[in-house]
Amino acid sequence: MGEQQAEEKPRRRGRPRKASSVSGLGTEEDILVSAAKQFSEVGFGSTSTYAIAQGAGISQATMYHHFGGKHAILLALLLRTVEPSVAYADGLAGAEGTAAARLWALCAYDARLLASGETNLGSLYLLPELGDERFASFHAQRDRLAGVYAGLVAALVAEQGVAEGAGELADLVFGLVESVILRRRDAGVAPGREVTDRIADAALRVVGLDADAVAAAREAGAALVP
Amino acid sequence: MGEQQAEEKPRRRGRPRKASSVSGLGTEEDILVSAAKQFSEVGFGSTSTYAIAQGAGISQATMYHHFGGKHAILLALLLRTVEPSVAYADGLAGAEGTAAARLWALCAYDARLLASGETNLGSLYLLPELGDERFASFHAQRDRLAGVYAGLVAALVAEQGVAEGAGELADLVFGLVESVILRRRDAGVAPGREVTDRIADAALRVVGLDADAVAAAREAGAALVP
DNA sequence: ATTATCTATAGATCTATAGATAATGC
DNA sequence: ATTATCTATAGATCTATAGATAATGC
Repeated sequence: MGEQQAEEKPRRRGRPRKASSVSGLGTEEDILVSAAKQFSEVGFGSTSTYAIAQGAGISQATMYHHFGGKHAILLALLLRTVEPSVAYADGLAGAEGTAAARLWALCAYDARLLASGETNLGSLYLLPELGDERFASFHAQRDRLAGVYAGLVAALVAEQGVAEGAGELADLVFGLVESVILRRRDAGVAPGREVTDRIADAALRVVGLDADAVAAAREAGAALVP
Repeated sequence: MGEQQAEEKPRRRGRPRKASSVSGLGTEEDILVSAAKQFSEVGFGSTSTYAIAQGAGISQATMYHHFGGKHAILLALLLRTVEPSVAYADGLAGAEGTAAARLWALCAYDARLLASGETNLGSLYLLPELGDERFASFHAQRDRLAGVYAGLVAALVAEQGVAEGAGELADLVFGLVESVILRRRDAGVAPGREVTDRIADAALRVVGLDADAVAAAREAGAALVP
């Protein structure tokens, strides 16, 4: 029984909230959590700032102290969701291992990430409202991630001497990984690792590897996923 | 120069519209076309009944003469979009040919359908608002379609003696076909047949067929697609 | 003084209805 | 008489701001 740091009330600067933080991580996080849940469940346009605030346990006006508006909230969610994938992909691009193993690792990492967390954050990627120019910085990150996929698929195709175009195959692989988003939504539960890893297997089969080659890539690739 | 039936003004019952039909197929169709475009481009909740009416060339109130509200419009779009797939799938279930050929045909048919038409109607399937109970009849149709996929994959797995679970593989196949929706959105253009048919190829690879078996299934399956 | 929150509200937008209007059908 | 459209609008909702309030920091 040392210092009970976790129990200490964190006295903060401004006027106290009527209700304490829902997430326990502060108002900004409360807003993001509430918005993420509602954006993914009923959509961006169908979620009001009032409903976000209510879910966050604050008044509607307080939201504007932290974010410029609904768009700013969604952008923050998108960037923080894609960021780990981009960081991991960038690291993988220069890592050791065969192209097959690294591609397996990237697919498995992304699929696991999309399957993880309380809310289906990946479904934010599917919102039609993302066409708005205010989300351009998110799309830039997404394109960067897609570029790493394309590079790994190209390397793998070169290794294996596959006939099909690498760009075409990269799109199929990317789509297969993304499919975990819709599956999670339809199933209503987060897919387990047996599902996500099988998606990575399927991605390599699509690129043209046979069952033995897939098994080898999985073996080596799994060691690359944190 | 016989009867110019196409040129004839179709005199209709009620008060004439200020602007003539945009689609040339009547007001109801104008509403559906306008709504489909906007729902798929900016989302359901972000599209107002006023914007739909404006795109259809009618006053906002006129919309209510044809549909009970926005939900009724979206439901009509969903049902008319899924209907051809269900009809084709039902026909295929009892058709001739190997399971591999029929699965190839179903994947190719659906992928082509999702790639066809002026607007990306498949993207309506991705709207978070579909969780609303008012769309239950659409989900029932969708489940029926998924059931045919599952049946064909199960038959194929039995034929081939594949180790993996058929249900798991059916989900992967379904996801791969759906991926054409997001690809179309991202690319901004409708994918051509070379893309959609390669998706059908990839589906069979995922189920476990090798390149030769895929080629045979494509050969036989293509004949089954109208 | 600064900060984060609250209450209150103006103004915009959106949905859905009421009632008038202009055509065809009988 | 019936139908499809129009104009007008009530009432609901939604966004964003103004200004008051209640804490800490210096």
